[in-house]
Amino acid sequence: MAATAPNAWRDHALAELQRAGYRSGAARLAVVDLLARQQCCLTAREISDQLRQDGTSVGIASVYRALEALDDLRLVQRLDAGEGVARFEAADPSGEHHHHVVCDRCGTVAPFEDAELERAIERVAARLDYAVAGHDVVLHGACAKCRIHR
Amino acid sequence: MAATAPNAWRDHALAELQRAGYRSGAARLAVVDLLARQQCCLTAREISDQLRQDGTSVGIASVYRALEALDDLRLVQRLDAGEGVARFEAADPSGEHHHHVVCDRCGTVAPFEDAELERAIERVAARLDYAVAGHDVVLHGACAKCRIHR
DNA sequence: GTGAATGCAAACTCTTTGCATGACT
DNA sequence: AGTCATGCAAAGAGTTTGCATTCAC
Repeated sequence: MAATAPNAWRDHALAELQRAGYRSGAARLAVVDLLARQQCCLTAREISDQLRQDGTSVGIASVYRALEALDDLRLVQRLDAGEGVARFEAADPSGEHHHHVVCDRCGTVAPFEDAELERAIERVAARLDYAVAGHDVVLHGACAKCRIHR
Repeated sequence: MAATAPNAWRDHALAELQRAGYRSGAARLAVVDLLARQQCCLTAREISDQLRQDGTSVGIASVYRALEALDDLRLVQRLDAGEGVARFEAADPSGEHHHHVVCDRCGTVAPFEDAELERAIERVAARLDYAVAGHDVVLHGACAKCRIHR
């Protein structure tokens, strides 16, 4: 993605944070900036490491606090790929989202989307005695590379 | 549940464990016994607590080791509902399985199944460049009780 | 100037591992 | 008898919290 492309999510997130009463701060800004540039989900550790490489070191605690704030405002989606580590990614305000395939061998996570899957989930949600607000789908398997080098 | 032959899973699991070279032991037996009686997933802690109440105290390490052995043999399914704790449930050898709805307020986990959802997932899996071996679907929302008592 | 944001370190929780003891074949 | 299974305690990993300092408003 072009680094110069206008980033709707970044601006939306910062505006929402301010509207919710959060003050502007370097750590949270760096986290929002980084998430805005991602194609897919990151762990807190990955965020911290990436920011250090970018020269914008942020304490891991602040990363978690930023992610918690963003999660509370539904600005990021928290997801568990099943390795005991939480992953986070920017949540599109339109509700558009994708799901993930995880390679059980190398840990690679790739996104995918499927309208039919979404419809199937909506239909299921409608018949359950729950006010379903969201959902996660995680596929497990071997990625193309790991399938070959097995 | 389908084909609810009394202790079918229990016997199958114990046989598979033996066939894989595992010796019989009190701790693992207690875990298998408990899982065989469940309707839905449990955390390691819940298993340990339940066994203590049943008078069959088992060290938490042995619970994890039993679950690891069962997981290696595909006899249980490990799943993450998103609270940073792993949940485990007996896996039907036929491959039949269900998914889960989690109440974000009280943490209640309920199972559901849907053939159409399974089909949609299979179709998605087929077009990905992954050898998809399994999947998890988790719906989030408010259960009937929490919706009322909010 | 006040109170929130941050960073460090300590605390916590979940899970795994080392090691001595006891149990199964 | 020889191993493997078990339990306890300690180690690890991820995440949260306490507290003093810095910074935004």
